[in-house]
Amino acid sequence: MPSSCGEAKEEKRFESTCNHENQEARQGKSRREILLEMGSLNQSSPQYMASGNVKKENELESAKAEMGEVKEENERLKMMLQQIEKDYQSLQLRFFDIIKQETPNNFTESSTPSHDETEEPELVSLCLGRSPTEPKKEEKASNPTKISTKDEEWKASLSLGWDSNKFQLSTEIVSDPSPETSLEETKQAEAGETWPPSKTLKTMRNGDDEVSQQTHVKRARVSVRARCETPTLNDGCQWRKYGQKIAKGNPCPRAYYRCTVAPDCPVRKQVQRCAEDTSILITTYEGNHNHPLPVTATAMASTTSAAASMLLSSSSMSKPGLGSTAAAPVPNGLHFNPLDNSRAKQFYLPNSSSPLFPTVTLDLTTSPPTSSTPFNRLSSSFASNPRFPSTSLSFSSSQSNILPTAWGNGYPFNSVPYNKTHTGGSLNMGKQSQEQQLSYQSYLEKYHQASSQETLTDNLAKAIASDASFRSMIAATISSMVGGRPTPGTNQGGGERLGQNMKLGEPIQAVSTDSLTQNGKACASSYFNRLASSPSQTSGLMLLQPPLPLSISKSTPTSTSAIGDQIN
DNA sequence: CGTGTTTGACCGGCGC
DNA sequence: GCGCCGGTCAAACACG
Repeated sequence: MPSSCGEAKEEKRFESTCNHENQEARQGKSRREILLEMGSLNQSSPQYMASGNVKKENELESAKAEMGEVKEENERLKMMLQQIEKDYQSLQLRFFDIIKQETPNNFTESSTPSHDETEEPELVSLCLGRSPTEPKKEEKASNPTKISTKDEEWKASLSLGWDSNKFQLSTEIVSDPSPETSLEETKQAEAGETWPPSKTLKTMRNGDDEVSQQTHVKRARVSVRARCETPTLNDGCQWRKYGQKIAKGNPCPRAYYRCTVAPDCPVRKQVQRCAEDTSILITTYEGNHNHPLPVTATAMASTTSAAASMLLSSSSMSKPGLGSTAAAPVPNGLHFNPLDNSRAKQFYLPNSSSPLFPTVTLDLTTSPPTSSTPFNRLSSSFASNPRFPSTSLSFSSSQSNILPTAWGNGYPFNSVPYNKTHTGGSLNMGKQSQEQQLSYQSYLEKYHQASSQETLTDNLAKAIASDASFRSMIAATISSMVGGRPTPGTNQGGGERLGQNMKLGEPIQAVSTDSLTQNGKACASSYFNRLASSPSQTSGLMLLQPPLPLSISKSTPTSTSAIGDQIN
């Protein structure tokens, strides 16, 4: 937490100090050069020598003295530089120590046999926030010891996503799930996204846990809902249509595409219009690219892979027995869905033919900013399936038809007003008995205008601090570039594993703790700038670019006004 | 002619 | 075993 951010601050201080020192060094050097010139001038100008030995000696003495001063200054600068280097190294060591400390914990957690989600991943519930059945925990989470100021409330809420004791990210494994309710509801909810109900418990339980788990990793799906008038989203990749079907319950045909950038690329996508609102295009991506991507495609690819990473990591990071959900607005402005089970449908879109696919949904459709339950439409539009965690990322925008252009030019969403109500760390993680729902509404944008940078960072900080899986996602990326050295054995697994064990929320949370001071922002920005600039692979769950840079509108609806106050 | 799309056939999983 | 369904294949077709 604050330590990491402190480190980042130290880093920044180090940089500034270095700059200062460089200036000083340059100044010293220039002074030396002047002195040398003076010396040469002295030697080569007999007239000057003839003018008077006393004067010359005086100047010589002063020059010598000055040289001595310069030498001293150089020594001092050297010492300072060494000291700073030492500090930096120690800070680095501390940073890695922290990472290491986190690594075994999560590792043991994830490997705990008590919640072998590979055996019974039927119901993986991500729960963050107030629980109707466990109000005490929630109180504990959102109202720790002392909350007197908004800032403290903010801290407290952040601890929700940070402190394992308070943070309820849970995996509830139900041996006998009864998904009828949610299934029924979701069937009615959206014909367009009507995926067959879960019929896969047997196969899941039968089996080779490890294999199936790996299968999850490989076959995680990312569904993107976006308003788009064009037949497909222009995500920068090359796709070849290989089939089309009329899916049951949706008059709109579903098109099947495969990536043609590389002949053996396994990535496929399904494109289908929403039955309820044909302006909404539902694009489901599956698989990881095994080839370098065009620049214009990296944003989408990184976003989808990151979302998949988040989904997968969230399922692996979960704990048993902590159930329930719900959601109430919390002081930090994170949106926790109010209890509305009728609306809070699952986002997982089960696929009868590929039951092993967890799905994460990115909702980029318009969403009215006034609702206290901003995910109504989203919630009601997805089928449910208790088998897998279903994560919904909501990137609601107040504009439509922006995706094609945005992705097309490689600067996605640059022009998209990003409603802070829904995005500013808006986080919705509710769990129903058979459902789960995880909604993020915060994302970063590197290429965004400076005006939005601060809100972006704030939102980002909040989102990361509040959500472990999001942290994991980011961590997976950062882990690949920490210290500028490649993580050993890190391709996909290594990086991701490390990522899962990193508590990325630390620095970000520190940001929040500082009420998002300038240093804090720099801290977060630094992270994501580095993140953005880091080279990455296409096969892993790495971010190739800052994923889906979204604009964040300045509008600050009532529900989040408190946050704005806290931030400011 | 090469590339991409269309579209009916086919396959496999699942439920009854 | 049968039918349903999603997903895929591949021949035919369209287009530049």
